Amino acid sequence: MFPIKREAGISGLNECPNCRSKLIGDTEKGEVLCPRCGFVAIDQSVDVTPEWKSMDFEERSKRMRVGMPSTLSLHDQGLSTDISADNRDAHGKFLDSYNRQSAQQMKKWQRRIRTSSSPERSLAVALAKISEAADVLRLPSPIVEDASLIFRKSAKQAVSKSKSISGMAAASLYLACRRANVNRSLKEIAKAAGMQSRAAAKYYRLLISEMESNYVPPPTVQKYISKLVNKEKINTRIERLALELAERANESDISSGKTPAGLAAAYVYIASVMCGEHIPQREIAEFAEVTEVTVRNRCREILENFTIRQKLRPQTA
DNA sequence: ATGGTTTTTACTGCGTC
DNA sequence: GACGCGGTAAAAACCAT
Repeated sequence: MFPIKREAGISGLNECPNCRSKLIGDTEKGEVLCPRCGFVAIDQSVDVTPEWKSMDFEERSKRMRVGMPSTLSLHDQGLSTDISADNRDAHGKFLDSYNRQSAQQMKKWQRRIRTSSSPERSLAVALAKISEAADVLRLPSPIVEDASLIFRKSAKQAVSKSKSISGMAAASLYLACRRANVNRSLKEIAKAAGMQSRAAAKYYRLLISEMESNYVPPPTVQKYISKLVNKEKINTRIERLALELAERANESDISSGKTPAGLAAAYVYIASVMCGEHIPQREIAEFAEVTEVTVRNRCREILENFTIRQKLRPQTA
């Protein structure tokens, strides 16, 4: 038996963060990893390929089964069986009264058993929460899968023991976004999960301190700028300029400890002024989810530390 | 717990349209 | 006068110790 290779899709991560080579999935070990440096993006993923081999179409179609692929976002991975509700036997005939009664009993018990134990129940609730929040934020399903996996792991390691379920769900979703390079602030996710961002931050810290072995770098200021620009459909000229400014300023000492969002807002603001479009601070601050004061302070620091003035002239072209 | 840093809240004054 | 902007003080939040 040789390992079956497939494209990495489940994590939402396609590229190794260390060496940037394409990640591959090893379904035998249930891992998604980097072939060059051995970075493991995901382990314990579910093998979704068939367990059989087929030589031709006929054989394949005989062995083909129906049903949805298994998913980590349902507490039983979508693998449980439902007893149908229409009270018929395997031949399509209606059950007699005795069998009908016993079928009803079985249905009732199956329902109970499926989410019987407490961990099972909270898992179900949490995964529902993740899906719901992801739905609100229009996040793609690979992220939901990854978030579900993260939550499962945290539950396994008892990180989430006696913690708020929605808190851990939000934290898992946020980490999944970070891993997949999807720029969603913790604030947004907390809001979608119906909780305070302050609380969500606490759970996120807990989550990474307890279980994240490989460090996920925070989004760059450039990412924030792009997000800000996309969100408000700001002229791409401004975006390019803001990105250039950010790159030239190179963040040396003004950025440490400051929220990247505020810095990004400041760059976009400066760029907008330089382009002659002049977006009010008020608006930019709102879009970036920071205060005007913060925008002003960042602006002041940027303008103090770097002589951008030389750039003021040519942009009129 | 505490202290230092950063962000927010709230308010004021200035210049311009 | 409304608006955008700059500044400040105090409260709140955050982070490392």
